[in-house]
Amino acid sequence: MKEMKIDNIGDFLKSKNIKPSFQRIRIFEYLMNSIEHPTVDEIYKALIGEIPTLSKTTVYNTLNLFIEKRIVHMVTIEENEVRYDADVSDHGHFKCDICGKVYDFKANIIELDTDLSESFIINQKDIFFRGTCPSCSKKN
Amino acid sequence: MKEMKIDNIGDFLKSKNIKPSFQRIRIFEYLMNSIEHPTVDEIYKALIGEIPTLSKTTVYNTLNLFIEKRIVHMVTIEENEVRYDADVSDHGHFKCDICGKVYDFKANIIELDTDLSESFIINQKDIFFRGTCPSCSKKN
DNA sequence: ATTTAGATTGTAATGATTACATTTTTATTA
DNA sequence: TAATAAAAATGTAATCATTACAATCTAAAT
Ligand SMILES: [Mn+2]
Ligand SMILES: [Mn+2]
Ligand SMILES: [Zn+2]
Ligand SMILES: [Zn+2]
Repeated sequence: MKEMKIDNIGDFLKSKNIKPSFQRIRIFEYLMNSIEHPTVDEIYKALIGEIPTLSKTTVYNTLNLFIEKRIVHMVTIEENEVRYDADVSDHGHFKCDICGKVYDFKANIIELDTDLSESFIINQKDIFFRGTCPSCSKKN
Repeated sequence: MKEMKIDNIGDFLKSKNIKPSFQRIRIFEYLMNSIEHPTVDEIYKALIGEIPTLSKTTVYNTLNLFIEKRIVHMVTIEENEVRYDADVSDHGHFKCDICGKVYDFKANIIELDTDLSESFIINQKDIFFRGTCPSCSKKN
Protein backbone atom coordinates (compact mmCIF):
# COMPACT_ATOMS: atom_id res chain seq x y z
CA MET A 1 0.00 0.00 0.00
CA LYS A 2 1.41 3.31 -1.10
CA GLU A 3 1.37 5.68 1.85
CA MET A 4 1.28 8.96 -0.06
CA LYS A 5 -2.19 9.23 -1.55
CA ILE A 6 -2.33 10.02 -5.25
CA ASP A 7 -5.51 11.94 -6.03
CA ASN A 8 -5.53 11.60 -9.81
CA ILE A 9 -3.89 8.47 -11.16
CA GLY A 10 -4.17 9.60 -14.79
CA ASP A 11 -2.23 12.77 -14.07
CA PHE A 12 0.28 10.82 -12.04
CA LEU A 13 0.92 8.40 -14.91
CA LYS A 14 1.19 11.30 -17.37
CA SER A 15 3.78 12.95 -15.11
CA LYS A 16 5.83 9.77 -15.49
CA ASN A 17 5.51 9.78 -19.30
CA ILE A 18 3.01 6.92 -19.30
CA LYS A 19 -0.12 7.22 -21.44
CA PRO A 20 -2.98 6.72 -18.99
CA SER A 21 -5.10 4.08 -20.67
CA PHE A 22 -8.08 2.73 -18.75
CA GLN A 23 -6.36 -0.58 -18.08
CA ARG A 24 -3.20 1.09 -16.86
CA ILE A 25 -5.10 3.34 -14.50
CA ARG A 26 -7.08 0.48 -13.02
CA ILE A 27 -4.02 -1.78 -12.65
CA PHE A 28 -2.05 0.93 -10.89
CA GLU A 29 -5.02 1.85 -8.71
CA TYR A 30 -5.50 -1.76 -7.68
CA LEU A 31 -1.82 -2.15 -6.84
CA MET A 32 -1.76 1.14 -4.96
CA ASN A 33 -4.63 0.06 -2.74
CA SER A 34 -3.39 -3.49 -2.14
CA ILE A 35 -1.56 -4.50 0.94
CA GLU A 36 -0.75 -8.05 -0.09
CA HIS A 37 1.79 -7.55 -2.91
CA PRO A 38 -0.31 -9.31 -5.53
CA THR A 39 0.89 -11.57 -8.32
CA VAL A 40 0.01 -11.06 -11.98
CA ASP A 41 -2.62 -13.73 -11.61
CA GLU A 42 -4.18 -12.07 -8.58
CA ILE A 43 -4.32 -8.69 -10.33
CA TYR A 44 -5.82 -10.29 -13.40
CA LYS A 45 -8.49 -12.15 -11.40
CA ALA A 46 -9.34 -9.02 -9.41
CA LEU A 47 -9.94 -6.90 -12.52
CA ILE A 48 -11.35 -9.33 -15.09
CA GLY A 49 -14.85 -8.86 -13.69
CA GLU A 50 -14.70 -5.12 -14.19
CA ILE A 51 -12.67 -5.24 -17.44
CA PRO A 52 -13.92 -8.34 -19.24
CA THR A 53 -11.61 -7.81 -22.21
CA LEU A 54 -8.47 -7.67 -20.05
CA SER A 55 -5.77 -10.19 -20.92
CA LYS A 56 -3.00 -11.48 -18.70
CA THR A 57 -0.47 -10.33 -21.27
CA THR A 58 -1.69 -6.77 -20.77
CA VAL A 59 -1.11 -7.11 -17.05
CA TYR A 60 2.43 -8.32 -17.72
CA ASN A 61 3.09 -5.55 -20.24
CA THR A 62 1.69 -2.88 -17.94
CA LEU A 63 3.65 -4.01 -14.91
CA ASN A 64 6.88 -4.22 -16.90
CA LEU A 65 6.26 -0.68 -18.11
CA PHE A 66 5.60 0.52 -14.56
CA ILE A 67 8.83 -1.11 -13.39
CA GLU A 68 10.77 0.50 -16.22
CA LYS A 69 9.32 3.88 -15.25
CA ARG A 70 10.16 3.11 -11.62
CA ILE A 71 6.68 3.53 -10.17
CA VAL A 72 6.38 -0.15 -9.21
CA HIS A 73 8.80 -2.60 -7.62
CA MET A 74 9.17 -6.28 -8.22
CA VAL A 75 9.14 -8.37 -5.05
CA THR A 76 10.92 -11.68 -5.57
CA ILE A 77 10.66 -13.09 -2.07
CA GLU A 78 8.47 -15.88 -3.42
CA GLU A 79 10.24 -18.73 -5.14
CA ASN A 80 8.04 -19.38 -8.14
CA GLU A 81 6.17 -16.19 -8.83
CA VAL A 82 6.90 -12.51 -8.87
CA ARG A 83 4.89 -10.09 -6.75
CA TYR A 84 4.45 -6.36 -7.28
CA ASP A 85 4.42 -3.33 -5.02
CA ALA A 86 3.33 0.23 -5.79
CA ASP A 87 5.19 1.43 -2.71
CA VAL A 88 8.66 2.17 -4.07
CA SER A 89 9.91 3.78 -0.88
CA ASP A 90 12.66 2.02 1.08
CA HIS A 91 11.06 -0.69 3.16
CA GLY A 92 11.58 -4.35 3.92
CA HIS A 93 9.42 -7.44 3.39
CA PHE A 94 8.82 -10.26 5.82
CA LYS A 95 7.41 -13.54 4.57
CA CYS A 96 5.83 -15.97 6.99
CA ASP A 97 6.93 -19.50 6.10
CA ILE A 98 3.77 -20.92 7.69
CA CYS A 99 0.89 -18.85 6.27
CA GLY A 100 2.81 -17.34 3.34
CA LYS A 101 1.68 -13.80 4.10
CA VAL A 102 4.03 -10.96 3.18
CA TYR A 103 4.36 -8.07 5.65
CA ASP A 104 5.92 -4.65 5.13
CA PHE A 105 8.28 -3.19 7.67
CA LYS A 106 10.32 -0.04 7.94
CA ALA A 107 14.08 -0.42 7.72
CA ASN A 108 16.89 2.05 7.72
CA ILE A 109 18.48 0.67 4.56
CA ILE A 110 20.33 3.87 3.73
CA GLU A 111 22.45 3.65 6.84
CA LEU A 112 23.25 -0.01 6.23
CA ASP A 113 26.98 -0.54 6.36
CA THR A 114 28.42 -2.52 3.40
CA ASP A 115 31.81 -3.12 1.80
CA LEU A 116 30.51 -2.44 -1.73
CA SER A 117 32.92 -0.15 -3.54
CA GLU A 118 31.82 3.24 -4.86
CA SER A 119 32.02 1.96 -8.42
CA PHE A 120 28.86 -0.12 -7.99
CA ILE A 121 25.89 1.93 -9.17
CA ILE A 122 22.94 0.94 -6.98
CA ASN A 123 19.45 1.43 -8.42
CA GLN A 124 17.37 -0.55 -5.98
CA LYS A 125 17.80 -1.93 -2.48
CA ASP A 126 15.65 -4.77 -1.19
CA ILE A 127 15.51 -6.43 2.19
CA PHE A 128 13.73 -9.74 2.69
CA PHE A 129 13.25 -11.55 5.98
CA ARG A 130 11.68 -14.97 6.43
CA GLY A 131 10.32 -16.61 9.52
CA THR A 132 7.11 -16.99 11.49
CA CYS A 133 4.58 -14.19 11.89
CA PRO A 134 3.01 -13.33 15.27
CA SER A 135 -0.39 -14.83 14.47
CA CYS A 136 1.17 -18.12 13.33
CA SER A 137 3.53 -18.39 16.31
CA LYS A 138 0.61 -17.81 18.69
CA LYS A 139 -1.16 -20.88 17.31
CA ASN A 140 1.64 -23.20 18.50
CA MET B 1 31.77 -19.53 -2.06
CA LYS B 2 31.81 -20.69 1.52
CA GLU B 3 34.63 -18.93 3.33
CA MET B 4 35.17 -21.50 6.09
CA LYS B 5 36.76 -24.52 4.43
CA ILE B 6 35.15 -27.84 5.22
CA ASP B 7 37.76 -30.60 5.08
CA ASN B 8 35.46 -33.61 4.95
CA ILE B 9 32.08 -33.03 3.36
CA GLY B 10 30.76 -36.47 4.31
CA ASP B 11 31.40 -35.80 7.99
CA PHE B 12 29.94 -32.32 7.67
CA LEU B 13 26.71 -33.68 6.18
CA LYS B 14 26.52 -36.38 8.86
CA SER B 15 26.89 -33.72 11.54
CA LYS B 16 23.78 -32.10 10.08
CA ASN B 17 21.83 -35.38 10.08
CA ILE B 18 22.11 -35.81 6.31
CA LYS B 19 23.09 -39.18 4.94
CA PRO B 20 26.18 -38.46 2.83
CA SER B 21 25.36 -40.12 -0.46
CA PHE B 22 27.79 -39.67 -3.34
CA GLN B 23 25.43 -37.32 -5.17
CA ARG B 24 24.81 -35.22 -2.07
CA ILE B 25 28.53 -34.88 -1.39
CA ARG B 26 29.30 -33.83 -4.95
CA ILE B 27 26.40 -31.37 -5.14
CA PHE B 28 27.40 -29.72 -1.88
CA GLU B 29 31.06 -29.67 -2.89
CA TYR B 30 30.22 -28.02 -6.20
CA LEU B 31 28.06 -25.41 -4.50
CA MET B 32 30.68 -24.75 -1.83
CA ASN B 33 33.32 -24.05 -4.46
CA SER B 34 31.13 -21.93 -6.74
CA ILE B 35 31.16 -18.20 -6.72
CA GLU B 36 28.30 -17.64 -9.15
CA HIS B 37 25.26 -18.86 -7.15
CA PRO B 38 24.33 -21.55 -9.67
CA THR B 39 20.85 -22.60 -10.72
CA VAL B 40 19.60 -26.18 -10.60
CA ASP B 41 20.29 -26.43 -14.31
CA GLU B 42 23.85 -25.19 -13.95
CA ILE B 43 24.57 -27.63 -11.15
CA TYR B 44 23.06 -30.45 -13.16
CA LYS B 45 25.08 -29.63 -16.28
CA ALA B 46 28.29 -29.28 -14.25
CA LEU B 47 27.94 -32.73 -12.69
CA ILE B 48 26.25 -34.85 -15.35
CA GLY B 49 29.62 -35.58 -16.98
CA GLU B 50 31.03 -36.99 -13.79
CA ILE B 51 27.77 -38.59 -12.57
CA PRO B 52 26.08 -39.83 -15.76
CA THR B 53 23.10 -41.26 -13.88
CA LEU B 54 22.30 -37.96 -12.15
CA SER B 55 18.80 -36.62 -12.67
CA LYS B 56 17.59 -33.08 -12.30
CA THR B 57 14.99 -34.26 -9.83
CA THR B 58 17.79 -35.47 -7.57
CA VAL B 59 19.38 -32.03 -7.71
CA TYR B 60 16.06 -30.47 -6.71
CA ASN B 61 15.51 -33.00 -3.92
CA THR B 62 19.04 -32.56 -2.61
CA LEU B 63 18.91 -28.77 -2.58
CA ASN B 64 15.53 -28.75 -0.88
CA LEU B 65 16.94 -31.07 1.78
CA PHE B 66 19.99 -28.82 2.23
CA ILE B 67 17.74 -25.80 2.63
CA GLU B 68 15.60 -27.61 5.18
CA LYS B 69 18.75 -28.51 7.11
CA ARG B 70 19.91 -24.91 6.78
CA ILE B 71 23.25 -25.55 5.10
CA VAL B 72 22.22 -23.86 1.84
CA HIS B 73 20.33 -20.66 1.10
CA MET B 74 17.96 -19.92 -1.71
CA VAL B 75 18.79 -16.74 -3.63
CA THR B 76 15.70 -15.33 -5.33
CA ILE B 77 17.17 -12.18 -6.82
CA GLU B 78 16.52 -13.59 -10.29
CA GLU B 79 12.97 -13.32 -11.51
CA ASN B 80 12.40 -16.66 -13.15
CA GLU B 81 14.79 -19.07 -11.54
CA VAL B 82 16.08 -19.78 -8.09
CA ARG B 83 19.79 -19.73 -7.34
CA TYR B 84 21.58 -21.46 -4.48
CA ASP B 85 24.37 -20.49 -2.09
CA ALA B 86 26.38 -22.69 0.28
CA ASP B 87 27.49 -19.58 2.16
CA VAL B 88 24.78 -19.20 4.79
CA SER B 89 26.56 -16.42 6.65
CA ASP B 90 25.02 -12.95 6.66
CA HIS B 91 25.93 -11.25 3.40
CA GLY B 92 24.24 -9.32 0.62
CA HIS B 93 23.85 -9.92 -3.11
CA PHE B 94 24.24 -7.38 -5.87
CA LYS B 95 22.86 -8.18 -9.31
CA CYS B 96 24.08 -6.24 -12.33
CA ASP B 97 21.13 -5.43 -14.57
CA ILE B 98 23.45 -5.27 -17.61
CA CYS B 99 25.55 -8.45 -17.47
CA GLY B 100 23.36 -10.35 -15.00
CA LYS B 101 26.27 -11.30 -12.75
CA VAL B 102 25.58 -11.71 -9.04
CA TYR B 103 28.17 -10.36 -6.59
CA ASP B 104 28.51 -11.02 -2.87
CA PHE B 105 29.11 -8.21 -0.45
CA LYS B 106 29.45 -7.88 3.28
CA ALA B 107 26.68 -6.08 5.10
CA ASN B 108 26.03 -5.46 8.73
CA ILE B 109 22.50 -6.84 8.64
CA ILE B 110 22.36 -7.56 12.35
CA GLU B 111 22.63 -3.90 13.24
CA LEU B 112 19.96 -2.92 10.72
CA ASP B 113 17.31 -0.84 12.40
CA THR B 114 13.72 -2.00 11.74
CA ASP B 115 10.29 -1.49 13.25
CA LEU B 116 9.47 -5.21 13.25
CA SER B 117 7.97 -6.17 16.59
CA GLU B 118 9.60 -8.77 18.81
CA SER B 119 6.82 -11.23 18.05
CA PHE B 120 8.12 -11.85 14.53
CA ILE B 121 10.44 -14.87 14.58
CA ILE B 122 13.15 -14.22 11.99
CA ASN B 123 14.87 -17.26 10.48
CA GLN B 124 16.65 -15.69 7.55
CA LYS B 125 17.69 -12.21 6.48
CA ASP B 126 18.46 -11.39 2.86
CA ILE B 127 19.65 -8.20 1.24
CA PHE B 128 19.48 -7.71 -2.52
CA PHE B 129 20.77 -4.73 -4.43
CA ARG B 130 20.38 -4.13 -8.16
CA GLY B 131 22.22 -1.79 -10.45
CA THR B 132 25.30 -1.64 -12.66
CA CYS B 133 28.57 -3.35 -11.80
CA PRO B 134 31.95 -1.59 -12.17
CA SER B 135 33.02 -3.48 -15.29
CA CYS B 136 29.73 -2.70 -17.06
CA SER B 137 29.71 0.98 -16.10
CA LYS B 138 33.30 1.32 -17.36
CA LYS B 139 32.19 0.21 -20.83
CA ASN B 140 29.87 3.22 -21.21
C1' DA C 1 -9.29 10.70 -44.76
C1' DT C 2 -4.74 8.62 -44.33
C1' DT C 3 -0.98 7.53 -41.80
C1' DT C 4 1.46 6.16 -37.92
C1' DA C 5 2.61 4.90 -33.36
C1' DG C 6 1.06 2.93 -29.43
C1' DA C 7 -2.10 -0.23 -26.99
C1' DT C 8 -4.27 -4.57 -26.56
C1' DT C 9 -5.07 -9.11 -27.56
C1' DG C 10 -4.66 -14.33 -28.38
C1' DT C 11 -2.06 -18.34 -29.40
C1' DA C 12 1.62 -20.93 -28.89
C1' DA C 13 6.13 -21.81 -27.03
C1' DT C 14 9.47 -22.00 -23.40
C1' DG C 15 11.35 -23.30 -19.26
C1' DA C 16 11.36 -23.97 -14.21
C1' DT C 17 9.36 -26.72 -10.85
C1' DT C 18 6.61 -30.44 -8.89
C1' DA C 19 3.79 -34.87 -8.54
C1' DC C 20 3.96 -39.38 -8.58
C1' DA C 21 5.03 -43.96 -9.48
C1' DT C 22 9.05 -47.04 -10.08
C1' DT C 23 13.55 -48.80 -9.29
C1' DT C 24 17.79 -49.05 -6.79
C1' DT C 25 20.57 -48.82 -2.76
C1' DT C 26 21.38 -49.07 2.06
C1' DA C 27 20.39 -50.27 6.69
C1' DT C 28 18.03 -53.35 9.94
C1' DT C 29 16.53 -57.53 11.69
C1' DA C 30 15.52 -62.48 11.89
C1' DT D 1 23.41 -64.76 5.42
C1' DA D 2 18.87 -63.82 3.79
C1' DA D 3 14.71 -61.31 4.27
C1' DT D 4 12.66 -56.97 5.20
C1' DA D 5 12.12 -52.21 5.65
C1' DA D 6 13.51 -47.56 4.93
C1' DA D 7 15.77 -44.22 2.34
C1' DA D 8 17.64 -42.58 -2.02
C1' DA D 9 17.45 -41.92 -6.81
C1' DT D 10 15.22 -41.92 -11.11
C1' DG D 11 12.04 -40.87 -15.22
C1' DT D 12 7.84 -39.35 -17.13
C1' DA D 13 4.38 -36.43 -17.32
C1' DA D 14 1.90 -32.52 -15.59
C1' DT D 15 1.56 -27.78 -13.98
C1' DC D 16 2.19 -23.11 -14.08
C1' DA D 17 4.53 -18.57 -14.68
C1' DT D 18 6.38 -16.03 -18.20
C1' DT D 19 7.60 -14.60 -22.91
C1' DA D 20 7.61 -14.37 -28.14
C1' DC D 21 5.26 -13.06 -31.80
C1' DA D 22 1.94 -11.84 -34.92
C1' DA D 23 -2.62 -9.70 -35.45
C1' DT D 24 -6.02 -6.33 -34.35
C1' DC D 25 -7.64 -2.18 -32.45
C1' DT D 26 -7.37 2.86 -30.99
C1' DA D 27 -6.23 7.46 -31.04
C1' DA D 28 -3.47 11.14 -32.25
C1' DA D 29 -1.14 13.69 -36.10
C1' DT D 30 -0.85 15.26 -40.79
MN1 LIG E 1 5.87 -3.60 0.27
MN1 LIG F 1 26.28 -15.33 -1.79
ZN1 LIG G 1 1.99 -16.52 9.38
ZN1 LIG H 1 27.74 -6.00 -15.09
